[in-house]
Amino acid sequence: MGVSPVDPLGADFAYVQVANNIAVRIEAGEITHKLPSERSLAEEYGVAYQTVRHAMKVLRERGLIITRQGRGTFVAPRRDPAPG
Amino acid sequence: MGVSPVDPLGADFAYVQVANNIAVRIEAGEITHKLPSERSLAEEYGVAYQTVRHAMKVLRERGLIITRQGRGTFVAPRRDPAPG
DNA sequence: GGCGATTTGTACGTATGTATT
DNA sequence: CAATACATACGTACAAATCGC
Repeated sequence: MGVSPVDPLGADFAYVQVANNIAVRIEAGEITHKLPSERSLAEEYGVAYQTVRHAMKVLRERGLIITRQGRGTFVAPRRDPAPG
Repeated sequence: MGVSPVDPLGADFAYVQVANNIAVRIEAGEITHKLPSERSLAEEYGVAYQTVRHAMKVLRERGLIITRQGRGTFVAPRRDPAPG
């Protein structure tokens, strides 16, 4: 498996497609710790760097990832949703 | 070939004339993938931007084109009409 | 501490569609 | 029909932070 390149004719915006795909990869356990760099993700998905930035912003706001300048982007530690 | 400029005295509204002409250009194979931008089409046809917008709306509702913000307008992939 | 490589952060210009006045 | 503001997208360049040597 890998990325599903962004579909220019898709219903969602490119940055939404990227965000959703990365979210799936995280929730599927395909990405467990460190994400690829934003620029390599841009190449993978065939979109511009700024589009990946936008997608990352969405995922940050979802609490799914944590970004640190100079270090990289990491999967956020999950809180147990329903411990009972 | 190219555009047939809109006739202000024509029987149809300007946006209908534009829509029909673009439809012909698509069905004739003159436009196969990406359409010119709405702004340049407005210049080509000598009409206002909003008139082209209106024409595009008609073509979208006909299922002839697909429009994506920030990317452009594309000829819709044709569904096979009668597969059996 | 310096230096280079890597990575995120910021800024700018251009193109395009969307929406409003 | 004209003008304006806005959102998305691409491309480029440079700055800032981090890490390994």
